[in-house]
Amino acid sequence: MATRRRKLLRTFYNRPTLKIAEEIIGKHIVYNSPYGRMSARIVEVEAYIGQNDPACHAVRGKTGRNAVMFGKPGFTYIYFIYGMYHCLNFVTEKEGHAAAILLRAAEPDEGIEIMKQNAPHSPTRRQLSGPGKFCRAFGLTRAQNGVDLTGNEIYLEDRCTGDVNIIRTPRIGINHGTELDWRFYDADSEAVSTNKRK
DNA sequence: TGAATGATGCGCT
DNA sequence: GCGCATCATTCAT
Repeated sequence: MATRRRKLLRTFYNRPTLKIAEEIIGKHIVYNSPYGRMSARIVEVEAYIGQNDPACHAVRGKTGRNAVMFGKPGFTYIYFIYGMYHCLNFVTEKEGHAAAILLRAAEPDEGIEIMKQNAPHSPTRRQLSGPGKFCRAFGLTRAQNGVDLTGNEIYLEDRCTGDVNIIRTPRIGINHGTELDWRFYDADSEAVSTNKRK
């Protein structure tokens, strides 16, 4: 059957972050890169929400790095970390409310050859199984920070692929806010970042 | 199979 | 200067 594809609009991002985080699992991310089109099915995300979240970059107010999080929803927030990796976020909530969703893992779909060129030594199945690995394989850097997700370069698509078995756990790699179950992932996916399944 | 660690640059105190 | 929303490699059990 023909797959119905619907690009997600500003109204999708202009809502409570936790609701979006839950719904975004199973959606597809599309990147029309200079080297060709890539896409992947999102299987793992984390929510970072505003001034009350001790793990959110915006907790100490607006800075040059996190400014885009304070702006309108539906834009990319990409930051550089640990001297060699980038992480991709989607800005959520209304303008002035700093919040975002971190994309942690996805399943490769279109453009797998491009991903392999960007990161030759990972098996395809786990090519995007971590936030740093995702950005490396997609070739995303701070050059793509602040891109409008309602444009044609980077956007999300709803392909109506059916129900997803979603699990909630604490977020990974942080020292504060670990009591919050703000990590969401697809229990049936082989591509989640930590491969503890049992 | 899991814990420890080095690589590496930048933003913020 | 220090710590960081990471990853791959090395070492221990």
